[in-house]
Amino acid sequence: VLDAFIGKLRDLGLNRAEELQPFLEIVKPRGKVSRGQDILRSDDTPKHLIVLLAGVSCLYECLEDGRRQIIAFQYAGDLCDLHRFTLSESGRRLAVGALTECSIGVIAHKDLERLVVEYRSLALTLWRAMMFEASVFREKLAMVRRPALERVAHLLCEQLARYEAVGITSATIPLTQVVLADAVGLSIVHINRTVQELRRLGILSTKGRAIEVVNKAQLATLASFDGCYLNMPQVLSHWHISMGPRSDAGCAIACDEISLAICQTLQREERHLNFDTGTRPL
Amino acid sequence: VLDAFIGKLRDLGLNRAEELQPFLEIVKPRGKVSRGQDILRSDDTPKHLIVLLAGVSCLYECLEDGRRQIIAFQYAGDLCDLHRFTLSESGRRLAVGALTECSIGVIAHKDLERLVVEYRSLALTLWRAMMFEASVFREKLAMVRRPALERVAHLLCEQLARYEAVGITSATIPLTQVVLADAVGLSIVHINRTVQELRRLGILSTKGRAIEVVNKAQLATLASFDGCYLNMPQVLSHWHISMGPRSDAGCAIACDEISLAICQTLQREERHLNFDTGTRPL
DNA sequence: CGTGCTGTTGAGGACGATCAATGACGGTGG
DNA sequence: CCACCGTCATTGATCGTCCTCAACAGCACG
Repeated sequence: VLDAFIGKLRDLGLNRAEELQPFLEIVKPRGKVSRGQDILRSDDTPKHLIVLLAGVSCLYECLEDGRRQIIAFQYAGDLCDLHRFTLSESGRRLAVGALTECSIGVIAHKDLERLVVEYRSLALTLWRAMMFEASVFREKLAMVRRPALERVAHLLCEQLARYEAVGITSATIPLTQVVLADAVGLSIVHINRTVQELRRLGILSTKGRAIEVVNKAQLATLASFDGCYLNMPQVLSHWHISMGPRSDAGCAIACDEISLAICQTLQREERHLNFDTGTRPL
Repeated sequence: VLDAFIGKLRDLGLNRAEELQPFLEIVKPRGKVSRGQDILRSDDTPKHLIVLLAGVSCLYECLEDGRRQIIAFQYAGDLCDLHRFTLSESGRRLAVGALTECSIGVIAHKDLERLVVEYRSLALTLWRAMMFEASVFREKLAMVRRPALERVAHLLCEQLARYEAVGITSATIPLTQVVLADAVGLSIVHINRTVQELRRLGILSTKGRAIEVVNKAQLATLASFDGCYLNMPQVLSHWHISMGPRSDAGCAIACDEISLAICQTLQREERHLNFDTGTRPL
């Protein structure tokens, strides 16, 4: 259940069992949210941090004309509303929506504050999580000038890369064209034509209405997808992208003592929750 | 000299003199960078964190076609390349350029790492700084759908608000139209026509080539500028925008003992540096 | 078997890009 | 002091991308 979350935290440098465990213990399961529903409304008061345990969700902003602009995608293990912690007014108009069926957990702000004070490296870990998010934002901002075809291609590359990061190797992207439109900021009609263009180029499957990548290499080339900004060494190797050694910055001592303590936590939680993966396409 | 930096840190919740002082002490002056020069190239190895002591700079990404996409603006007191700290590959293609004459200081990563471990609230402060940055990114992302006029108007609003935050009340924005184009992602020609439209609307001054806002209220209305994302209570009151009380999240104890220690630090540094403000337009 | 969402297609038009040329200004060097 | 140069601002004309407004087909769901 918490596998993806643990994996995420380890990637962020939270390696030590004695820090990981208390953090996992304050995660409370909160059930499921079905596709299309909001996981988080823009108006409710921030008392908890939301952890996405399974599924795909998106952070979006409501626009005046009723449409929405998707700011970022979130995958199993991601923290949905880290931006609302300790910074009062940021994200006032933001909401989080479920793009597939999602399993969520919550962490009370109070609990988190306590742990942040107690364990130094936790603040560093969450800081990194924030930096990662910002990294994705920057990349999206740099895409603004590019034409529709490259924008869409780039988005699909990011999807694939991040699926891989959470262990999903399927080449089928569980997003509708409407969602793509909201994400890249183009009209649905134009997205449709762009998707058809990608199919015509032999990059997407022509069978069925689902978006299935059949030529990943060509997709990456078209998008000139760099992917370094994702900071995921284990995944990026698949993309034939070189990465330097990670600078673990004096905090993340690489000790592999995840050990029994975590396994026990896992098993203990598992009996409580009984979540399925909830990542079924559409 | 360090006033803006201190102000920034205080806004971020680093209030206590005993934490502020050691942080200020590891800042080393590094001289000036003249307008148009790069403060930071995308290719140099991150060994230091750069602090903008005076002036305006921008974080930008080099595009393939030679142009640049400005991701964010930086003002006196901002940390220029926080994104390169502890996260290895993020911002590989990013650079920081001086938009006015800039005075910069540096903080060795080593020194910072040491302090982050020693003082708990420092990590929290820098984390907040990152969240603030991300907040600005999100806002820019949400602007993508809007037409040119609103995009430009919104950018100008942000400029004014952030100038105020560092104590500059001038309504003249020290940016060229070329910079505006790089920032909002439109062609220079179209920026020019948009600026003329803003002048025609009585929002910008028609005298001279400088961009001078004469009707701030109308500008804010046109841009539907919310500004909450900036998290700057003291400034936003001018913009007639309500803000709730800041949640100081268990760390930032509001003690006003900035006191002698800081003043002494200031004076000590001042004798070393002798920087001027360097915020002359163009 | 409707109802609703998604995907698909066409026509027309708006917004913004590109190309090209000019004027204004500041700085530099003769 | 003036000629020269580079940057910035400005303008016109043309063109392309993408939007909007339709209308309709397929599929899922009740």
